[in-house]
Amino acid sequence: MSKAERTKAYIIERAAPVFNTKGYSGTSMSDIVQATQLTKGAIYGNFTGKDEVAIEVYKYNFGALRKRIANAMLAETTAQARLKAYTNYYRTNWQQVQERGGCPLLNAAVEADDNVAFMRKNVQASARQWIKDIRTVIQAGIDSGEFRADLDAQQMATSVCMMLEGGMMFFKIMDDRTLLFHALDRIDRMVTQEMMR
Amino acid sequence: MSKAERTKAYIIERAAPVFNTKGYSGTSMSDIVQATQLTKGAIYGNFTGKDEVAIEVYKYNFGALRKRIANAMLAETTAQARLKAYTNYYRTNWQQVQERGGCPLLNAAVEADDNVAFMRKNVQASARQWIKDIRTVIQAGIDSGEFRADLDAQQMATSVCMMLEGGMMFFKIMDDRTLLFHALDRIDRMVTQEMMR
DNA sequence: GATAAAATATACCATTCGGTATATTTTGTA
DNA sequence: TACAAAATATACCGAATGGTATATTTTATC
Repeated sequence: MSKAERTKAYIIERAAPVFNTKGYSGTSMSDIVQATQLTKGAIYGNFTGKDEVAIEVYKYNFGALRKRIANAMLAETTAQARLKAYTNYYRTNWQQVQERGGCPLLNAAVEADDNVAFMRKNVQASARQWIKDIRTVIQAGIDSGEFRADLDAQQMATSVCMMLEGGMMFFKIMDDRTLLFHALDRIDRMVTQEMMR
Repeated sequence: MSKAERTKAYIIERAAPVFNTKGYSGTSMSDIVQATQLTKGAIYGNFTGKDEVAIEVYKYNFGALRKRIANAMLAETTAQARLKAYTNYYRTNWQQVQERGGCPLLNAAVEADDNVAFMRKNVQASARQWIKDIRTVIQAGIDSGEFRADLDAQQMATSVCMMLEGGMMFFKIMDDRTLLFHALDRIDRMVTQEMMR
């Protein structure tokens, strides 16, 4: 890894929590300079501008969370256990997620409207990915006979993701983890009462 | 109503969609000047600053939506019909809500973190109000014997609001109304399958 | 219709914004 | 260790930011 590549990765790492807490419009290049302890020269030498930093940071934030959750799920074998691992991830790591500014998908989805349009494609892709990851687990459960055969995996996965993001929203604004836990409990219930055969 | 009061109301009206689409950080005083066709003098003569405009605008946006939905619900008599009127409001008015920048609560909740802290109390209060409005309908249904007696009205209301906001989020980013409708269908299902006795 | 007060417009402030040109330092290679 | 190339620091740009002091206009009362 060249010096530039290392610096680029370093900038992304340091800027990640800043963008996820302050948002794109709320984050300035000075904020990034301060967070990285580097100068504008270093940043503009490795990125075309603020937009590119924001996109790379978003990919990093989303990708990192997705990876951690995927690992937690893949540690289990059954579909039910994997979905339980999904909710348990948040039960265990809610504080860490909160400290880093909350769910990157939620934050970006709200800001990436007409205003910050250059991020839309990326956020849309990750939203699709987010649902797909859950759908894949549910579909495996259907195929293995663990879940009901007449289940619509896409619809169930969508419901799970919506419930989670809704819970994240209320958790964020009320600063009350029991609200997030409430959403997680409902997701668990969906699994046991609607998916299990 | 004095001239100043009328101007103040006019500024709030005109600035409302701007703040709800571009966010607090993304909206500048020049944007407000442009939207109102007034000058800075008129705005700073009626508001202490950008912060106060943002707060008043948020109250207006949230209050207006809440009122429209309350009216739709109060047109019905039974608790079930009222909750159905709730989801139907979005089925009918999704385009209008979208055009005005989406759900004010969702938008504000995501931005009102440490960064835009002066809005937190207001957004928290409206989040509580949002849940309470639904809870009141559910509780009335319990009291009248329409809904199951062992129902936890607060928990059910919370679930409903989370599902809705999660649906609004995916609707916003994917620009696909079927995603919102999916969330609304799930809420209807919660009513018929979990609340009705 | 004159006049004081209220409301709005104008012109300006210092600061910060994202971005760039260039100078300096660091790096890898011979 | 000499040296070219790559990477970073410095100093600056014009424009936009939120905000203010003051001039002008509009309003309401007599």
